[in-house]
Amino acid sequence: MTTDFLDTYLPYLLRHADQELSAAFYEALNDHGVQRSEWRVLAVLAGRGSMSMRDLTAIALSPQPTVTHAVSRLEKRGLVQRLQGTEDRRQRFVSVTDTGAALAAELIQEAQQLEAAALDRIKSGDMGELIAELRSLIDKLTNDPIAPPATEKPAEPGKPEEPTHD
Amino acid sequence: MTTDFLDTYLPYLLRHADQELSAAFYEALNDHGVQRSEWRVLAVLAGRGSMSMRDLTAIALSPQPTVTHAVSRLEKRGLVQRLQGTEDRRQRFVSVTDTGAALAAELIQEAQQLEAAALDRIKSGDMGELIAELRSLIDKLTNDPIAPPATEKPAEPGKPEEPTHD
DNA sequence: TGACTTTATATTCGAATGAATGTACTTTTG
DNA sequence: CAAAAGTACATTCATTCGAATATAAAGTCA
Repeated sequence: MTTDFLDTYLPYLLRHADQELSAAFYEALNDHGVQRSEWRVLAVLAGRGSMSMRDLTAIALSPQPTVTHAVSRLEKRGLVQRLQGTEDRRQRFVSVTDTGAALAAELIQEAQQLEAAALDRIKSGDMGELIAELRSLIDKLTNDPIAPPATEKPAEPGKPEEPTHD
Repeated sequence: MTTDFLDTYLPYLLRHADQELSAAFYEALNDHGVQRSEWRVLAVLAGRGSMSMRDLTAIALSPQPTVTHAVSRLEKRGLVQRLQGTEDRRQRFVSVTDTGAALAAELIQEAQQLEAAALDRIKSGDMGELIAELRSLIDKLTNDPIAPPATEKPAEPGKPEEPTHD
């Protein structure tokens, strides 16, 4: 039997693992009336202060219009707020409100519990290794824009990688 | 600095890695006028013979209506074909046409080239290890439906795991 | 300074998504 | 066997998505 394409195609395996791990949590999200795109926004904003749409988009790993929509909905629900930048007045700094922070904390806790439950249900203690490998992989992939080294000026603080569309 | 939630949240890392790895290929897909949902169908069908919507849905890791839509579009373009089952006449067996197989082969080759390029651009030789770990993780997650062991009857051949919605 | 260029975000709008439901067929049960 | 329950797939339709484009605010440079 020929080992077929998908069996060794890394993106497929990553997606598969993601879905298996996340399935339960996505149901929880439904119960909270929170969309996945919204969850991604909340999860990014939780803990950190306010951040520009640009950074938010990049870290949420979602297309910019999707993030704009999600933020608009969250704003209507009073879960996040937008503040116009003063330095650069094109920027909109988004942050969670108290209600939003509370919801985010709740969701994050659920996410962590479900993740932990799934992982120890399969008594895999070496997840740290997998995580480390993934992080290393991601790091190499993102900090290696084909054109090797380039002496980059520091620019703005906390500028994340470019947004990869969903 | 507190290590924040996302930094250790496995689903996030999996998504991140997936996106970094797939970004280039998704552009290639656009050039071919192929949707991601359609690509997933083609990638699954390639190599294998015909398979029921049920199995297709499960392996493509996509919701059933999404697969139905994708298959319909592919069928209109003459890339796949549907055959009604004879044993069980509710079933529809989907398979790629010659044209479809050709396109699939082309896309798969591109996918593999881009994957290889990305991976060796970062001179990571130990991907086999990561793949093995992911497979093991997926395997444990899927073959462990909370209720531990159950002596299951073989049922139909090649019956895959339940479809995890996107 | 004023014309470009670039960047940050919003908006538009055609298309895809997917929850809910429908339809057709099959299996089970009494 | 008939009724009930279950299963495979299709369809509907309200919503979301996201590519393309618009808008507005900096930068750049002559």
